[in-house]
Amino acid sequence: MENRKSQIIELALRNIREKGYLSFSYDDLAKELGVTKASIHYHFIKKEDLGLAVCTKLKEGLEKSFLNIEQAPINSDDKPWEFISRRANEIGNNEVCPLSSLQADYNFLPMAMQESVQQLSIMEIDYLAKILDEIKKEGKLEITQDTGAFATLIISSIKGALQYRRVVGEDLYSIVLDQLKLLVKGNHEVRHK
Amino acid sequence: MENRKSQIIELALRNIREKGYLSFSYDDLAKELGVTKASIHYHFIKKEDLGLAVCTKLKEGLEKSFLNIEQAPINSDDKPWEFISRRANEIGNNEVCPLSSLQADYNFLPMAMQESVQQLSIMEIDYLAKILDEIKKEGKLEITQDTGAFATLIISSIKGALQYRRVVGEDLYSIVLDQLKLLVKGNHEVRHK
DNA sequence: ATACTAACTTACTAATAGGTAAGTGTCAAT
DNA sequence: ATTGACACTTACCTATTAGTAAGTTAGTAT
Repeated sequence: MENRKSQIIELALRNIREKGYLSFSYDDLAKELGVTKASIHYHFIKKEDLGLAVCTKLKEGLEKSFLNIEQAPINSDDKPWEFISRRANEIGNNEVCPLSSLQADYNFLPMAMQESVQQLSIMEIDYLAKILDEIKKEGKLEITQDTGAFATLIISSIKGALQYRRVVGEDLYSIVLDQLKLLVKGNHEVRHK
Repeated sequence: MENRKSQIIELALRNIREKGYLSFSYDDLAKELGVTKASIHYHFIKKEDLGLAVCTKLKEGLEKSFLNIEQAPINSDDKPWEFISRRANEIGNNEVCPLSSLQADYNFLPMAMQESVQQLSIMEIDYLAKILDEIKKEGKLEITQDTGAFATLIISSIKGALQYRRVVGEDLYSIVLDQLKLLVKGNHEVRHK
């Protein structure tokens, strides 16, 4: 992709993590790049176009993360947490997950973006469920029959934790992550000893 | 409190659940009430004043919920879920938790509101932790030593779930709630049979 | 009747938003 | 040398935002 165009997408993505889709303006981006508002409009005629480009980038990133984890040389037990950590590490302490941010603005997004956000939301849970399925196959996970439901719990809590973290401080995210790990491990150990 | 004033607070609260603090305007409220924008400004000179009034109301509601649950004639095992359900039932399918909504706009809130949101965020977790402590005292909860950490997990996942629900559909919230209940009960049963 | 107050309306401001039209400078291909 | 595409800028438009100042109306107390 052209350099400037992807630069703008990256900038918009950071702004979405920090402020949300509705709360960043073309002028914000223009000032950060040292150009005029109209220059951003040249690359992305409407804000919706830029928003959709960001969604596409998020989708690509999600797919890449999943494929990377699937063939990573680590224990399948660790894969769910590695999947989550890698994605969460891209989010600063003063930011939230970009998908959460888009969900927060959901009622005001143009329809095409709503569809994309919906699709991404489901995809992320499904990918984690697939990763959990592998552990289950190996007999290492019995905490729940329903990996889809368990994946939903994990993703929900991580997203919630990242939003809380920005308000009440860094610790909160790792507390939640540790609790999740403890639940899986604790249960597993109890049943197999 | 005067009728109109509390009516405006209620309306602002609903707007925050639906749209967020930044995305509702005095004109929105005015149109819904059939009055002019300036009339809202008469009751709440600045938007921040209205925002703080909403925060106060949220705080009162949270305290009331906690006190009601503490002295409710139900098993202490059920109290955490009753606490959560009662609060979640006030949130429509097209809305999110008002506190989550304020957290999403956190970086743009006036400082006084940021402080209030931070306080509320901590309070809610602490109240749930207290409810969990009672179960622990009765020996009915051994899933975790740290009720504070477990309360953090529960609140995070519920908040995350409510935000997902609006995007991907009603089921998601009850899936997460069921998973949480299953984790507590499952673990308890395993250890005591 | 007068004065006072609560709850407004009318009419405005300045700032910011997304978006557009027309023009400018730079470069590469012909 | 000319054309044409690319990446812009200048200058504008309309709508919306929070907020303000001044006037109006209805009811209440004296």
